[in-house]
Amino acid sequence: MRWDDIDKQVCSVARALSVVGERWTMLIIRDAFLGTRRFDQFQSNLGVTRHRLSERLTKLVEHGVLVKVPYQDRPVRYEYRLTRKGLGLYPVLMSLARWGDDWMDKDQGAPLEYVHQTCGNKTHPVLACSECVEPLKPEAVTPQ
Amino acid sequence: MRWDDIDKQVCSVARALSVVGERWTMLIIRDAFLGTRRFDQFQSNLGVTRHRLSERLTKLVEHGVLVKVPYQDRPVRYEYRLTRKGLGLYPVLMSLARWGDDWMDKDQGAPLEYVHQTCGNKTHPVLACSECVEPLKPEAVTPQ
DNA sequence: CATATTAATTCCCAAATGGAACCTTCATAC
DNA sequence: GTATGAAGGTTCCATTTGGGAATTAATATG
Repeated sequence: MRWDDIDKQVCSVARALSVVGERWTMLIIRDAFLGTRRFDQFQSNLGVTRHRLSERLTKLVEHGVLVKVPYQDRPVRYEYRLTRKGLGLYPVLMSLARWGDDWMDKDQGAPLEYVHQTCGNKTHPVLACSECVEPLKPEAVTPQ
Repeated sequence: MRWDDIDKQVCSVARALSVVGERWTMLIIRDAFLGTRRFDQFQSNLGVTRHRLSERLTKLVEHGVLVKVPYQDRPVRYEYRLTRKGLGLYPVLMSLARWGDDWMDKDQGAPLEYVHQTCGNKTHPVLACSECVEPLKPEAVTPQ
């Protein structure tokens, strides 16, 4: 099966990956969450080629993860911003970051720390049950 | 910059993606969480080519996400199981699934439902603060 | 001995990627 | 009005990666 056809699978993970599962895409999203908005900023932050970046941004816009918003006229220039759909990727991003911190920490410590403004503490993300607020662990969850 | 060099970035997301950010890899992990263990099972579930599958499994084993465990002698056959490191990807997987359910739901409803054995309810994953147990939202988290 | 099972590997062609140069629209400076 | 520069792309081409089918390897079974 071609990778391009995975969005036809009856699986939310596969369908999610058909949008954000390509090389560079999640790094673009990461940068977007950290405030990057413009083409050249993305390009120099990521080191991805302009061609690839252009392609990925276009796809993310097509899928409604980013929107192009004009920030000046003459010449018209657009910047890319996360939509609600894009903001919805926050848990994915934070979970990835957390896993990277926990398991891929090659001698250089956690690159970023996070402060939760709501409680004022240094925080890390925990996956919790929507109903009982206890942490969700794979053994305790039955998919049906 | 080459994709292969992203693990050199000082970013946990980039380092995580250097292991699980390639095509098919997260789908292999998904299947592993659902109980798939053997080469041919992965192959027929995913529809990935044997070549690609072999390559990805090898990489996951090298990075300690999966282990090869012999399940018979003569001929020795191995199956692939999630390690603790691999199990650590649960939040990433569940967050992806949740996002797919919420935003990529092409007319066919949520493919899987999840029951939390701890509380007995149908559940979905929520990203919570490790300190105050409130949901973590991007606006309320300051990276430093 | 022939066939089946499971896990790979090889080969060949198609598709995706990386790198660098080029293009377009306008503003500003000379 | 020509030159320079900034922002956001596109084009071109060589290299890398991926897909598909056939093949190999180790052994059990008939």
